[in-house]
Amino acid sequence: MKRTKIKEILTNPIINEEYLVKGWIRTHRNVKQIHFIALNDGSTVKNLQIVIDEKDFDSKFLKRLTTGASIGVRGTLVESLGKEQSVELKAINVELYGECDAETYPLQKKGHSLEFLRTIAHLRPRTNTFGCIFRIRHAAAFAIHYYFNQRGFIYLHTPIITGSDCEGAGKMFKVTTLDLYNLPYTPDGKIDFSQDFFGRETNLTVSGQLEGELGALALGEIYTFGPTFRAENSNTPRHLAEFWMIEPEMAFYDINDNMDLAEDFIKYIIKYVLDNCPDDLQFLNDRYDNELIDRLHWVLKEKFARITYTDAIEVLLKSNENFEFPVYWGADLQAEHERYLVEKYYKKPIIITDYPKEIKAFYMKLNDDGKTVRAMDVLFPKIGEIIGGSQREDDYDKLLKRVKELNIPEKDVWWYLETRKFGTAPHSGFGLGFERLMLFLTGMSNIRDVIPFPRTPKNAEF
RNA sequence: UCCUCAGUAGCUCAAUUGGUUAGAGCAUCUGACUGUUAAUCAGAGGGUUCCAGGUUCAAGUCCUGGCUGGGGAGCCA
Repeated sequence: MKRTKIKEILTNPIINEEYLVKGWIRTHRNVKQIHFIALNDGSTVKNLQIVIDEKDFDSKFLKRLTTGASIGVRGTLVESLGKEQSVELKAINVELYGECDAETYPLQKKGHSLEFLRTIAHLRPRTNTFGCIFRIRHAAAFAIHYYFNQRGFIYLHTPIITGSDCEGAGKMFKVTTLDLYNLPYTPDGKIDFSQDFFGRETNLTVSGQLEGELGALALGEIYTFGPTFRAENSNTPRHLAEFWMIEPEMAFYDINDNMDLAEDFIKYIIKYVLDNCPDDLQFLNDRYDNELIDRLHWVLKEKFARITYTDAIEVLLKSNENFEFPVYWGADLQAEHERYLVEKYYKKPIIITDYPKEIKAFYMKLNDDGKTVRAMDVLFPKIGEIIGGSQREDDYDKLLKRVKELNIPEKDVWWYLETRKFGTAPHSGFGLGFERLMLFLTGMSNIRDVIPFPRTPKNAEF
């Protein structure tokens, strides 16, 4: 007999139909002769209630059906006598695939703290909370591919291992096959990377953007969606050493086209999750963040405010707020400043553009004023910067000048510079931190809870 | 990396000014209960008080160092 997923049964129940379901026991309770099992198979946050009449089964066997055990149940779907569910499966036959020792199984029926669940990341997907989160994560990832595919973007696979360390986005993890206990050295005492696997120093990527631009300047519109790595010693609820980033890059887009895309894109993902994960969102809304669903709807209908950095500084200076960090033109915006702008002043997502060139990356297009660059940061309530992007510098001479000013070795970026030499074109792009988006979509407050296996300083278990 | 708070049973927490044999709820186990809903009721078992030193007649409690975790900040996405 073919197995049916619980989600399908609950979506389209056929009374008196015989079904085979397979999953894990969430709870098992009995009143005298009748046993009730809440079965979950991961297809939905909802459980299917299995009803077992003890007289049809061996009572010793039923004792082995403990919380966490994996079973298959063949039975008849009937209307439930209980109030909490409309249908239930009356068991005809139960197969026990994997027992679960109740004495040592760390998950109990009652709730656990998120901190504790992080220490058992191998088991936490079995909880309602993490089931919801990872289903939403999947839906969001699927929506991202769907969105770009519909619009003719090419999914470009940029390298994980990179020879360039000039992206300037953070400290990098080294990749090597050299024997660390017996390193080869050059005559002048440096490590001899010519003997390494790639014959040069290599690292894990901190961004696929530079390679993404190469794709955009050939294929038109591309996006990347893959893991990125930052070896920063960041210990916050918003940072990971390994995280997933989405980086679209578009030829012939200026900064305004870029902003339009960013806003449309992020709203699409939110809408997709609202439409496709109502049960999961409702669970998280009830359990963790009562304003989650309202907030998602609210962002959908708000037009993001678009302001320049210079305007933002003026707003902050006029604010009469007592900021810890001083506000002046040229200063980078601190978390407290961003929070004031988003949550108190504009009260909606904002896009800040045209930052001073000194506080932004070398590849951003210089404005005519010679002082600011066509950068754009999208700031969200609760989570801060969710997107960073810019129109890219497409003028060879200006880009080369910036490279030299910042002492970036030309030998490392020659290939990047060449795109501006051979048929350069205006183009733009941005990067979206997938887990930051997940924080917003799920209402979770710690980024370690929206990725299955978080990598953070001093933590690479599992 | 900086600031700050914390670490006691499987989990969540309590333990007076440093003072007897470190407690409770949940979980687990045993039993009861003829339809339960994180069932309920009764009983039982369960502790290297994060680690290493130190002060003291006496340390879960005070001191020093370390480790781990939470919150805030920086770096950023």
